[in-house]
Amino acid sequence: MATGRNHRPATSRSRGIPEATVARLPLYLRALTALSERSVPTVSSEELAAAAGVNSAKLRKDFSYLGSYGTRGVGYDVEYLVYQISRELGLTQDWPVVIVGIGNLGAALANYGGFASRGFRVAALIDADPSLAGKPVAGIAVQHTDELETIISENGVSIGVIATPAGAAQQVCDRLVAAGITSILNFAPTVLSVPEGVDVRKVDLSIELQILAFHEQRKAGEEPHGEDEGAAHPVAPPAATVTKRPAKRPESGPDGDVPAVMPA
Amino acid sequence: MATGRNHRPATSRSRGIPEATVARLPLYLRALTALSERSVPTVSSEELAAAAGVNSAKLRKDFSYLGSYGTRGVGYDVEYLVYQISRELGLTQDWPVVIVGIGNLGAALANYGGFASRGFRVAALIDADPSLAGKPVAGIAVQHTDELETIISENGVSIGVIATPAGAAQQVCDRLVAAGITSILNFAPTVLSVPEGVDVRKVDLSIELQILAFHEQRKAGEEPHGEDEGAAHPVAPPAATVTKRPAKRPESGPDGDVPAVMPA
DNA sequence: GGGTGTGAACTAGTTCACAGCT
DNA sequence: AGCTGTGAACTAGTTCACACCC
Repeated sequence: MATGRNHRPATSRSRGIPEATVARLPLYLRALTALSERSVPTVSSEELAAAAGVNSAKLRKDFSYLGSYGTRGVGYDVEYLVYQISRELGLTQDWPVVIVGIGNLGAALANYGGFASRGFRVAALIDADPSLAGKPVAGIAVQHTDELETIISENGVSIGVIATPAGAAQQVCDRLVAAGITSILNFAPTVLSVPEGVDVRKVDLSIELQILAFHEQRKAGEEPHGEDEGAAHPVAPPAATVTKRPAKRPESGPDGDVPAVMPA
Repeated sequence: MATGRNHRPATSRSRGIPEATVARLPLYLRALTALSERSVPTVSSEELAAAAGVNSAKLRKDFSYLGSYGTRGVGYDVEYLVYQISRELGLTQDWPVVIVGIGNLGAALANYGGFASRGFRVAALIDADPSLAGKPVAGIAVQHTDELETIISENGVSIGVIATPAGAAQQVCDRLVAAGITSILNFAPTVLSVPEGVDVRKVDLSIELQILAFHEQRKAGEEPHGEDEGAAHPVAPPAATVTKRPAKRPESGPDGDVPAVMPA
């Protein structure tokens, strides 16, 4: 998951959309866009909620923070809502974006269609490898890191995407920030430190997988799906690793100490 | 952002780690692994929290759900904590994973180092394009979708990654589930519907960018950074789109109705 | 009838602050 | 003295349930 920072740091102001709601607006927008393409004129909260994968009470509450855009007894006007949510998210304007680090992931991002269709325009691709410079990726010539500051100021870019290896990320981040970037989407597996006023959101591919593994682990033993072969060989604890652990929790077994698997 | 589903649907059970805590464990693990590589023997909650980008009270509370693994007056033993968190996340076992959809993103995922180092093994790459079949990506030959069921059952795979276009995702999902997969990481921009007992987490690249745009939008006007040229041309509302909007909120202006930009 | 909008009740998550161990 | 572990206080987010309007 990604995390925002720095927003109304605990003030109890009235007008200001909850962060959780903001995070769902793109979801609603996607569902609404699909309906719009099928020329559906109106939706009920129930239908739209199903399409967006949330429950309807939450959806109605979310929309209530934006204003009263529905019609009682009828539902929501699809086109109107698309426009209102787009405006709220700031997608009625054009956002130039730079992607730094054109490896596999950077290239995938450059090719990703979901950006352009939502007002994000890839203004430049930047990489430190001189042999990449000039090579086109997704129809855009890659530029060298030396140009970073120029590119950003000349194009008025305020959003940067970091897809470099972890080791380079903080340095790239510092340069982006110094050049005037105020929002960063970070794919590198590092915690970036940024000055006040700069937003960072992170996407870590392996974190999501680890969360799945956590839940997957507790399923073992409950519903042995198909052949449970291969699904659960608890590997012996890495003996080399556990060398110096302090003698804690003396009342528990020496190794197992399985944390209450909650047997249904 | 990604969302889990289906976990202890509101029961007030005592032992069971909060979802928010689970989502942070991989973060702690990453920070701890870095310390471990530098042979740091112990950390305080303060230091580790800084490295993971959270505050120390939260970290201590999180760890308290796992057990009492620290030493008062001293801190936490790095190696021991690495082991405990790994075990809790289920990373002491090996998780075979299949990736379906070997486009740019699928290829990037196949090449991503962060999986292998955490117990995830890419067991197979699967794509519907017959011309890809046999081609190696990240050292693994791509296999055709026809083989999907066989691959999964023969390798005892329980985690699947979907990186197909949106249109194909639900169909792929259904086949994965039918074949015995119980955890899915979905990169396709669609809401997947799955039966009870199957976990889905989603990563939508454009959602994160939209959330950044939302916050970026409210910065405009406060701190006009550098030349604010290009950063804020509010585009005229798409007139064609707004045709049939019901006459709502009669007391507000016809078009603007800017939602309280909160001028500091 | 049907479906929105929203206070009120509840649940989850965070932060505080300090007792208690080393 | 220093730092963990954790109740208690607080804040954010979700769900309920129903008044209200079309």
